[in-house]
Amino acid sequence: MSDMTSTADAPRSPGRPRSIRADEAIIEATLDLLAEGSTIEALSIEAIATRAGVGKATIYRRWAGKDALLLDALRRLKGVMPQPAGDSVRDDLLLLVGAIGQNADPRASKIMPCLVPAVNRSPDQFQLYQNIIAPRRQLMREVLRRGIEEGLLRADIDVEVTMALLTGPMLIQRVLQWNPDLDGRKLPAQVVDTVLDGIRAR
Amino acid sequence: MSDMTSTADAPRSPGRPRSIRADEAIIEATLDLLAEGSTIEALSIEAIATRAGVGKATIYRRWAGKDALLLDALRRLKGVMPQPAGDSVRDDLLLLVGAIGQNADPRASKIMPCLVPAVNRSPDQFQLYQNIIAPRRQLMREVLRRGIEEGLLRADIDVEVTMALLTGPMLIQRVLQWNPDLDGRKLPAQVVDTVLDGIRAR
DNA sequence: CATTAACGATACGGAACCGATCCGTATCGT
DNA sequence: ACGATACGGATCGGTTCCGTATCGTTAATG
Repeated sequence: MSDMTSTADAPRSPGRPRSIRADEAIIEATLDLLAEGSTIEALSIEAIATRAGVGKATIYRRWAGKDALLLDALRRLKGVMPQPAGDSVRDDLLLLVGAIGQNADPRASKIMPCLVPAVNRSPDQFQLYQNIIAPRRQLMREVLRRGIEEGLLRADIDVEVTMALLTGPMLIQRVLQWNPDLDGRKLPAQVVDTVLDGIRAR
Repeated sequence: MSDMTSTADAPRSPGRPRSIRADEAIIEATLDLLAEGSTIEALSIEAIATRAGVGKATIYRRWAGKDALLLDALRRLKGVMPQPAGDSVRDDLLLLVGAIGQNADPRASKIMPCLVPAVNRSPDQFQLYQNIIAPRRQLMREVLRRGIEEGLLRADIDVEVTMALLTGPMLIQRVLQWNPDLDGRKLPAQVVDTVLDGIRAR
């Protein structure tokens, strides 16, 4: 998996080279089908080939099977990580929280729910998931630590728990549509401000 | 679907009555298979029949198809709702938050992730999901409103957002294992107390 | 132009699951 | 004992998918 085309440089190539368009088409077809609601195991190589306008053999020539293909396709989905400005802790948190479940690729939000069961079943896919979200989590961790150093945030908070508090509501709402009454646009600010100030009267 | 055995009372019944054991076995087999990691559409009537020690015909005699069977099986899973004591708002929240993703049936937490994709795809199953969690949400809503009336909680908080704040972290942790470093046992208290007091220094 | 390999298309055997139907048996009310 | 019905088990034809094989075609190299 993911040796893919080339090892670059080399002057080699006897026969017809592999078409980059086919690579693209296969990956795109995979993501499209997932985004349209297919589950991972309902997803078939045949369907992908048809959708991509490609022979099945062309897929098997590149990947060992569905799993290897999926791995590559999902990697391609990742999207851009937001970059906190560093001026205001609240603004930075707002940026990171607002980005949760909103990737550059609009298909991502439709695909993520399909992965939940897989993540729980296969340690490999769990690790893949963790690898994808780890950098984002690290970003939020740094913002919170900075807030503590600056004295804006209490020094005794548990940073990991706080991250769960900021992330959880966004995820269940965007991935699970947990509460239809909530407004997805206003939610990031509401979450950040409520976590900052708490709900206890004083 | 769900006409099932009986309409109670009636003196009717010419032939051999349906075995309650078969009903039980079929439902149990369905839940077991789901809990073992089968996805909804990977789940087959044959597998269920085999696991239940039952002929396929026995299943088709009771339900129109897989969907109808699943609906009944999931209803059976619901489990017991916690009952807030009403003395302390914090204790009540702790009880409700601690119960999230922890049903009476230990299989529930393994099955829930499998439902996430289905919930997003089918309006019917989305409605089913909403119907299951609605009573629990109502319970938490009432505790929060009581807290406001008692003056313990600020009057200007958004109750729906607060519920998402309390529920989200528990769900992503228990369903998704979002952060392996978090301690599931301590989490409810940490979530409740952090939401109550906020993280801002003062 | 000859060579070489990837191309799209299609077919294959094998497997899994579906809904439907039929056994012969077991268990009810009458 | 009798009809009626449910039981577990088995089988059928149809569908879908997998992974491989084989077409004639196409595109680069030499």
